[in-house]
Amino acid sequence: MSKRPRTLDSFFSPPATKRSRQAGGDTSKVANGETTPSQLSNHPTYPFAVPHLPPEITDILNFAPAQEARIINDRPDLDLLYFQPYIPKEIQRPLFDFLRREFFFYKVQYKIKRGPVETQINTPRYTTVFGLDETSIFNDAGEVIDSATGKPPSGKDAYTCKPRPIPECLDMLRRLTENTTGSKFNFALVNYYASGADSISYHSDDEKFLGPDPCIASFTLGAKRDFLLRHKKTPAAHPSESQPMKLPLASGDMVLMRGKTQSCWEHSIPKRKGGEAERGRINITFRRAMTKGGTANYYRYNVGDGGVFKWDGGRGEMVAWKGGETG
DNA sequence: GTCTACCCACGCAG
DNA sequence: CCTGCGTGGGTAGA
Repeated sequence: MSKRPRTLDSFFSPPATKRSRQAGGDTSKVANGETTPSQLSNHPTYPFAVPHLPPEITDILNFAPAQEARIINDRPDLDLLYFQPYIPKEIQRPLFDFLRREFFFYKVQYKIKRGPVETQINTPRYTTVFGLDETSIFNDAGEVIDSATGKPPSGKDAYTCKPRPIPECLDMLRRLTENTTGSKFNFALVNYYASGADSISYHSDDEKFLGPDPCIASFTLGAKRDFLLRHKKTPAAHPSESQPMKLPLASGDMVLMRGKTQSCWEHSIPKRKGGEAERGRINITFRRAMTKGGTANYYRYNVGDGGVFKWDGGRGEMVAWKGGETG
């Protein structure tokens, strides 16, 4: 697709050396069907073009899952598949480094009212999101069109956000996960927990736009972090079965949450002091949104307006990206 | 082995 | 739904 609008690509490509021959576009191929060593996923909504995974990674990733899943359903209303790991050992580190280096992340902020006072919440993690709900698809030109009519949604059906296609480097993992699980996914949420001070408190992914009993695949790369699950209502009759569950999610692991897990349980990644957590953990979740409201929600709460950050390999930390705003 | 100081996980209030 | 603080359990070192 060198003919496709290149949009911001030229802005962020190095000046005419390494990447000068690369084609943009998320389905691009060179003549005779071969791929270049580093193609790019590009879209007007991306601040940066996102490279495809290098063959050193994709060649190994195709052998995933590395382990068979363990079923965890011995607690009421809980149904998990636990792959330890899903992603083969030899590419865990390269994949972690790739994703942390190539993605732009957001620090979501929002306001809540506690009684009379309004307080600003700065979410203790970095996040980004790609995808589009079931009602729509991207056409070859990268435009959003209605799944049924093929026309751009207009009027009350128009999107108020700017949906971004899942870049190929994540889409490959999404397709693998679909094959492994038999479930369909149209959204990829990526979280980066830069240190043990980053966290997410107890919540459920039980929004209506995910439909009943949603199936959500959650990947870990990088530092091992505890993943806590607790039943929403603790039945006094069976306290032992309702004890919180702790999974020590390590690099490469994947947990599939399904059945009544979201409707009846909450999960969290608590803060952790010292040790491994300081090296940073990337979490990728795949899920399936059914309505336009789902797309609006995910872009509101995962792209937000709290500033744009990118990994600085020299400094070894996330730094604010000049400009601070994206489209 | 015992005591103590410190650290950290956990729960709860705001 | 985050942060701060109190508390109790675990443990390294004297």
